[in-house]
Amino acid sequence: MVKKKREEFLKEKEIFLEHIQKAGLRRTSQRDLILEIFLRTEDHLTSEDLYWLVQKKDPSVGHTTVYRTLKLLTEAGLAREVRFGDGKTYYEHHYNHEHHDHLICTECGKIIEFFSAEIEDLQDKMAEKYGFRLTNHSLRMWGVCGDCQKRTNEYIEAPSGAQPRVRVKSVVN
Amino acid sequence: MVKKKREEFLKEKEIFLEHIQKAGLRRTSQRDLILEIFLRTEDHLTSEDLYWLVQKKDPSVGHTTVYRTLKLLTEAGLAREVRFGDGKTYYEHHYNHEHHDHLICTECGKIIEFFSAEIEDLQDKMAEKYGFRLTNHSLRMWGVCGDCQKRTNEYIEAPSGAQPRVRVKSVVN
DNA sequence: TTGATTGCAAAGCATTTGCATGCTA
DNA sequence: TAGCATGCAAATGCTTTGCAATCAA
Repeated sequence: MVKKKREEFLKEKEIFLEHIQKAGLRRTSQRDLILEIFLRTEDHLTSEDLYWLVQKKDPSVGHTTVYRTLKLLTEAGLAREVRFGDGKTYYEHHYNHEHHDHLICTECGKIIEFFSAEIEDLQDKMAEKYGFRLTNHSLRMWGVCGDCQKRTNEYIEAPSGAQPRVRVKSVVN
Repeated sequence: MVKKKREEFLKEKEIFLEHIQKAGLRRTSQRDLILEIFLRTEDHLTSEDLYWLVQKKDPSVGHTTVYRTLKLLTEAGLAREVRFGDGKTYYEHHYNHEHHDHLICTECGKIIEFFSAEIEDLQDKMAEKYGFRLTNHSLRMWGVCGDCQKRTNEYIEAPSGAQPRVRVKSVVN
């Protein structure tokens, strides 16, 4: 992951403060901290994940606040909710991030983000065909990644101690 | 919805019985009833929906059995799980039904099934590009359907008493 | 000062599980 | 008869809500 540029970081903070102000909400140390940590962490995070990261800096912050702040970040356009099939809601960075879809390895939980302008085009055409004005869409593909295919073929076990980030139970979750 | 042909109906029952037999399970009156009602009901059903339909015929059948039987139907390839963003799991007929994707109206809950060979193609290419062997994929698009757009433009309320089948809260659910 | 925010505990909600009883094969 | 199936209640897991205390503006 590329280190986030300082300007982008500041820009995102600004967006958050603006959103808070516009909505008549209040800036608090908890929100600052949660935003800060979210911005510094690339990768897909659950509320739980973020909660533990926040705990390290300030053990007084509660679960609820993290949940609520993630909703706020989503409303502000800084975060986006995604689900990969393990029943949890993940949050990814949204600001200045191209729209993309996800490939999920059901063996090791690896997530690959991809983008296809052709697919997007066809989706828009499809929506048009049925008279829909689209607001959102989600394309997820589950399968076995190259590494895991290799492992299976060679009758070798998963890397010792490997804990899949995402344990896919149901592919529709 | 076209009325299901008798042969198809019988074929699906046969598949279920076969699945049960192969898995060393047992045929019961509850499973028969649930299968029967599921097969006779087109549309997307939640476990809860199916439960109430079953109740009308046999009030002694419990929630749990419906849940478990739907899982069974899914394993047998007769049903497929889908989620539309209201936090519930819906089941649709899967046997002899072309793979398809979903357009969901976030205003009235209308679900449109569509299929695009081009999109499927591009998906496969994308998976190949990243070395994935695909097992499953899910494309959902949310938006406002033609009827609801019209209603909004005309400042007219939703049809009185209209209860959306699907009340979309979060688009990722 | 006022009303938004916080953290806790409790509630919600869909789904799953433990277990004693009932029933197929 | 063996052991799968059932239905109830309880548990689960994630998320949301009620509420009294706290704190930003």
